[in-house]
Amino acid sequence: MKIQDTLSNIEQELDISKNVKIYLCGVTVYDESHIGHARTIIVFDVLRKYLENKGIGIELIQNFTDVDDKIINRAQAENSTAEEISTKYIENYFKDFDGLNVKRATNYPKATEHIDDIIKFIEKLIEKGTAYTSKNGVYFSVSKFPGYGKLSKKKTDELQSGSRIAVDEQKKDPLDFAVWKFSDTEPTWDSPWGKGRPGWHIECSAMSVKYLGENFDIHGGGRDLIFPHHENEIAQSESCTNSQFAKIWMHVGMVTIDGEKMSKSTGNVKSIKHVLENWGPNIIRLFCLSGHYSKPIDYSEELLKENLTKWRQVETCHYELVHANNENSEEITQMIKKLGIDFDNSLDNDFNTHLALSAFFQLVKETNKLAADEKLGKNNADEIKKELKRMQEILGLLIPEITDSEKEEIDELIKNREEYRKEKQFEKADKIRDKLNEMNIELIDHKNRTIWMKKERIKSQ
RNA sequence: GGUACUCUGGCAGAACGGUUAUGCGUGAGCCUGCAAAGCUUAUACAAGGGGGUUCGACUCCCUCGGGUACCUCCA
Repeated sequence: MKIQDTLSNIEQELDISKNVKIYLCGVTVYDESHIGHARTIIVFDVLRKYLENKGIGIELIQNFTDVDDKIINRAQAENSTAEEISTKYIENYFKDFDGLNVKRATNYPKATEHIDDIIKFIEKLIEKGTAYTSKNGVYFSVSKFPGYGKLSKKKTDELQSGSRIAVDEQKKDPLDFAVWKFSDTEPTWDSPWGKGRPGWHIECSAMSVKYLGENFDIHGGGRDLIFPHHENEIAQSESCTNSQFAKIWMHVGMVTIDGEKMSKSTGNVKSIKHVLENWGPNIIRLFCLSGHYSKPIDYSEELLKENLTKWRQVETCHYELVHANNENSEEITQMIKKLGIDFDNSLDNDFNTHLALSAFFQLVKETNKLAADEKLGKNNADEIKKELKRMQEILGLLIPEITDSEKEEIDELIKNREEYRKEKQFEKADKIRDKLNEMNIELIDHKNRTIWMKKERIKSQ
């Protein structure tokens, strides 16, 4: 599998001979998560599910930044504590992402629970002479790390001249960034240098090394983290360990609205909760995977609606397979195999989920075609089900479950309807159909049989 | 201002030098008691503008222009 690496700017082969170790920058827990967060995390969710499907072990570490100015500000505004705020939004996070059918990461380390590791990390940096203490805190000395700027392709002299940061005269160099900030505002921790809290970038360096070792396979996050966050992580980590940090840097493009980045400051955010209520997890996932992960995607109701149409096709396909009982069977082994290979090849080639989805929908379409032609035999159905299920699991698409008692009720109603139809009592027959519709059961009248499907309830329809 | 990315049919979106996929939408048809769903089929001057390299360019190079992101916290 090849993945485009932001650092080298070429496609790098992912080493799958052993467990694949992934560090994904998570969210700062001071507010609700939005669709932009969802996209990044869904992309990595599909990546890990794909690799797991191949039998490859995955270690996925995703942090929570739970100490940060924004959290503290929010706590003050709400007359609460930072811990209460972060706890609340971590709970909120899991609610959102469980709802999106995202598999839990191996571990979700929090910055506040790794203060010791962070302090040890800083101590090493100071020992090596790449960090220094000043009146306001401990700073990383950018000039001590010759590779600074290699990820974001920025030159340090240009950064300085274009810098709009208010210069802190305590810093030796305006580019230096804090790894420890002195502060008396809670939360604070004692450190060898003074009471305070860690800077933002240091937590990821410390925790990734702790959980994944000095060199791991993939470091991911949104494109907006390239600078300064990831650039600074590289500087800290490589200064500390003297070895290459992540092997592949994988960055996910932004979700935009009307071409503008979705962000809190712009105020154009769509919260996961809101979109989930209106569209459900499957459509959101299809939407997030509809373009190449590295490119931006524009959020719009139209695109969600398009994905709703596609999702209905998947549901139809699913139930055609469930109800398949035709005697005829076509020779379809080759077709299934080919689409399965197309699917995998697409993902192997820089994780092209759009093309993988094409293969998936082709299989859906082929199935529906067979069903329409009354050629979907039971053997065919079993064969297709297996591959379709594999793809669905990787993509994280879920067909709503149905209980046995529901089934019995539906079958009974359909039987009644059939009798009315035979007697040409269509009004009564239609009443039953309406009743089923209310239960979100849709009927499909084939030539000599009627099948049903349970449709996912989509509010925005 | 700097850096990176980007510009394909009504919309979305691929193919990283060799027939401009595919999906949505739209039109027509099949199926149906009627629907719905599904299927069939049709549809589109499609590559920002201008140069160049090449037998051949969406794909490479140059140039002009538009857009976005980052340069401050950001998935």
